[in-house]
Amino acid sequence: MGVRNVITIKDVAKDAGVSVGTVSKVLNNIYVTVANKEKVEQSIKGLGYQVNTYARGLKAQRTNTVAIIVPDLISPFFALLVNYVEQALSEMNYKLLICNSYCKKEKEIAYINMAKQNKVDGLICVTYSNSDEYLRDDLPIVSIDRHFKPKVCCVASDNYRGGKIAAEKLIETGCKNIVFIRNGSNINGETLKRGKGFIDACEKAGIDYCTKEFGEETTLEKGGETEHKVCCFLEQCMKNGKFLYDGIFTSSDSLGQIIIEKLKKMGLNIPMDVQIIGYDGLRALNVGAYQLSSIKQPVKDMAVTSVNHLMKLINKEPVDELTILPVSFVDGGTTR
Amino acid sequence: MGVRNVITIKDVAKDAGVSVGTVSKVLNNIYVTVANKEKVEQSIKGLGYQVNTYARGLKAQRTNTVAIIVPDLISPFFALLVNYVEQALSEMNYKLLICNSYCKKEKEIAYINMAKQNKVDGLICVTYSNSDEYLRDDLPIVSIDRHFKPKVCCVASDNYRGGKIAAEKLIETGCKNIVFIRNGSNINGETLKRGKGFIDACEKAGIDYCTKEFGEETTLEKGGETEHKVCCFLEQCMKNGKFLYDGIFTSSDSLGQIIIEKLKKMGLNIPMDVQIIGYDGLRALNVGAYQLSSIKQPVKDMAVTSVNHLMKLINKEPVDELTILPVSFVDGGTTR
DNA sequence: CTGAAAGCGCTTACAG
DNA sequence: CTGAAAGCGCTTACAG
Repeated sequence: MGVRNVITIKDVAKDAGVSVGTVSKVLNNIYVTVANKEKVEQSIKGLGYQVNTYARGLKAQRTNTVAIIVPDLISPFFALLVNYVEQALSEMNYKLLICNSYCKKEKEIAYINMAKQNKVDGLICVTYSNSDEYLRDDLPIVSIDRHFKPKVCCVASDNYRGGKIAAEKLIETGCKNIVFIRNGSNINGETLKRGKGFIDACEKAGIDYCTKEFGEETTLEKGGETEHKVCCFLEQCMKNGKFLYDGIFTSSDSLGQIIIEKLKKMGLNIPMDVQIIGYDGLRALNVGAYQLSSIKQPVKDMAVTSVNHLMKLINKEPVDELTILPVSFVDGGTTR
Repeated sequence: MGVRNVITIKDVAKDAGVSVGTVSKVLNNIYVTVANKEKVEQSIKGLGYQVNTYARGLKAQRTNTVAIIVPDLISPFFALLVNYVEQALSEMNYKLLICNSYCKKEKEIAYINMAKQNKVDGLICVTYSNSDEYLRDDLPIVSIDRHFKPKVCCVASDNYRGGKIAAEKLIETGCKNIVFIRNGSNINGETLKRGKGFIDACEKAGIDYCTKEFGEETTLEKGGETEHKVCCFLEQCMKNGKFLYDGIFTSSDSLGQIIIEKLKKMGLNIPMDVQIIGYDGLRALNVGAYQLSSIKQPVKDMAVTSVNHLMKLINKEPVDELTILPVSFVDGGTTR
């Protein structure tokens, strides 16, 4: 496809008066004489040479590229996660390929295969399908929120504690009958612990509670199926002009937002009639106040930790199998 | 770095009993006999072969990878844009490298250089620095919202119309003294037309108006410098308990959000005392109602158009130099 | 139509 | 320490 006339390692070798092997060595920080090193570096600068990552990757089996699989970038939490992952990788001279799976198993597998074919050095993933069998032991991979088969490194927020804090907060502010509403995958992941923490706290306090589960659809969309189901459920919870619950904990801020808008439309006052706590801790447009009261995930810390772990795996160093990062309650005006 | 034992084109050639050239041909949809094609396809399936993009790229000067440069993924607008760009590219079997520039010129240039070195087939960029000189005529590139030097393909929303609609809406709902508040780059871009449209509409209506400009900081951050400056400005606009303006148009929803929160803290009622219209048309957490009244950009259409244009450029087909996509007003409760 | 061979830009043993 | 050479997995003229 046309000569693009790129400066190659040959050009700098000729310019510096050394062999390509020597140039390669200074490129890779392998010892050469100071004189040669200087000559080469000068030529590199003079010619504006940049190594061709793909040629290097072809031979060296490494591309300095990492892929991240997330459901989408519509959910602000994933967008923030990817943002900070890119930032951390960029500092280590790694590039980031973004793969939106839309929670489709085929897409997740396709991206995992890409990684297996040495197209990327490693993989960070937030997946919700059962694609364990497609992994391979020698593939550097860090999973967020989800347990793959044993030995796959996993990073998550303290979901159990988050659920517990949410329930405790609702109880402590006077709720008598609370509900945990969730949607998303049922795959063996850390996020399921949000419900466990919630239930344990309710049991301990001896309060009335229940849980309600919605579909696998993880990309909540305006006007989507899950929104519709959730709204129907909320309407059913209205008996004789009274809402069944005085406190709601949701599996994400997005789901919480949908619920808040529906309850308001139904004429309920938040937080006086019903209190709501979400999960994620997102700010309005990411710059304003907290959109709703929530359990805040340490998203930047999760991103940095994932990248650090992945780098260790790529370098064949040992890493902790599971890293749990602390969460905190944030007040967004939907609790009393 | 260790044998990863990947299936190569040689393996399928041997398995199918043909030469690697023949395999390559079926891979690239070049005609071979039906019998051979079938044999090869069977071997590919049987062995689970996938082409190595980098080896292919090395020879063919094409990597099926595109890079996108955006300031960050914290701004929901950019996150959505990247989301839809990835979606469109994925359908054409292209991969997407995400490059956050944080509006730093060095980073923008580094990413442009990467593209020039054939690491990617093309570039989609949302940049705000003056990096024209680093482009090259044979580099497929689509710019969003910004004019590079002549002949660089640009896609944008109808910024002029957006500004005009905003002013007209404010005037029509009774405002007597309105202001356009913006932040971000002053580089020759389409977004500057938001102010022009606003001003023209004000002039035409003969209404009092003014404009206020803040720093180059494009990544608005909670607690950041721009937020501070904006808040100081708003306080100064409060004279004897009365706010100077009854209508505000902002250069983005994010900036609008910051202003709304500050005005509320100052005890003003929105939209009764002051009406606000932003730009972007973002929904609460992307799933809820519009966060504020706004000029909605056709973000998905912008993404798809950019990808289509880029594909044409990669294939050396002609494209329109400038594509303007329509905007619309959306009511988010901050207007009357 | 098909195969053999050269070559894309690197890295890496291997001699020297 | 350095250079010559092989080879990473492909594609692409070139003969046949």
